[in-house]
Amino acid sequence: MSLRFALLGLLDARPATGYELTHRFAEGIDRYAWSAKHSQIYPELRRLTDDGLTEVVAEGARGSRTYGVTAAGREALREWLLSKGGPRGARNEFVLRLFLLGALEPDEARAVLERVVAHSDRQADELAGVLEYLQKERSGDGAPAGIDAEELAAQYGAYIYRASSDWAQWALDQIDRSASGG
Amino acid sequence: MSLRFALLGLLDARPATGYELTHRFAEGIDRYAWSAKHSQIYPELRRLTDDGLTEVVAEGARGSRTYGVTAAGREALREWLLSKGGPRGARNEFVLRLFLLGALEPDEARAVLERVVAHSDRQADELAGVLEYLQKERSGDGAPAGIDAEELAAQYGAYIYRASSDWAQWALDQIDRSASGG
DNA sequence: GAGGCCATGTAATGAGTTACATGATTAT
DNA sequence: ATAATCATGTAACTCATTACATGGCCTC
Repeated sequence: MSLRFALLGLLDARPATGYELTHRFAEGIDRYAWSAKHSQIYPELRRLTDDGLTEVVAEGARGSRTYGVTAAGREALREWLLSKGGPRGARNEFVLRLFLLGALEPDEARAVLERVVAHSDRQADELAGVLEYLQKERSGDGAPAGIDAEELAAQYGAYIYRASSDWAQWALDQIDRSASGG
Repeated sequence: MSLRFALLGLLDARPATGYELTHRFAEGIDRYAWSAKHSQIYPELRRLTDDGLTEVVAEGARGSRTYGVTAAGREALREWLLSKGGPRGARNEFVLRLFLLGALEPDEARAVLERVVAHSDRQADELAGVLEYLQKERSGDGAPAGIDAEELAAQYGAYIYRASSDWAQWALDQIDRSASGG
């Protein structure tokens, strides 16, 4: 069910073809929130359209179809976002690895954690760049239109990666301490 | 494939029955890392055993079987943990909602974000309690045995929830500013 | 015209959820 | 005895990935 709403949300921000959506999934949302391949996206777009939640707003070259959200679709999306639905099972292989570090020898775990720090820092830096760009762009056109979802998402990533880096550094410290003091 | 390693990791920390594993999944790991139901766990335990990665170390009442990791299993787990395998598609409905907040009116988004702050703070507090308990427990028995995976995991959650709360507060601020300042 | 990207589709397989089903043990 | 919990299993279904497949458009 989540894929439906992911698609509705992305299309609500801006109409797009299945191809474009596939790539938007591959960009950022994929890392934290949800991932999907084109083989799942195309059929779902058809189903959404059959259900009256999306519609083809334009047809272009190479048989491309640009989809947009209908009034019913927007309402379904709003409803879903406002329903509090308990936070259910996450799936994140990266985090799973962190949870299982106990199976490694301290020096091996160190190596993994150092990679986590490096990776998190790199991602955080990248997002800082994105944010800077977004802010510049925004200062150009006067009044911002409501909520800037792209900025919220980028900032979320920045907060999470910073936390992840901090945690990994704390964990390294922990290992060092138990190695020397232990 | 991840389920295999999740099970190997949990069993490596401590042998357990399928029933116990089901509940460990339902506890904490489930929220950040991976979730699974018993209907998936039991068959996988059998497959792991067929593949020689786990073994039945005890049989108890009610036909219960306690599984442990074999040498081959430990090796497979280590290998997986040390392989850097690119961080692939996460799935987290909670985060997905945050990414799609742009579809809501500012006041609606406010309400959602306030719930995020409340929820994250509550979780962070709960984890702080867990950590305090773990630290007390550890100060009891002298030398800690290598890496305390439970503590790492709890601390990870604490860092992430704090970041999530901070982010949501920043986002609320952002909405307020764009509402007044325009 | 060749290579690369745009654009969509489907079939086979694997992973995960829900629902159905059963029975033993323990606590009240 | 009766309810709760322990403990496992399987069948039907849905969701997701991988692989196969096709063709149009654009640039060089």
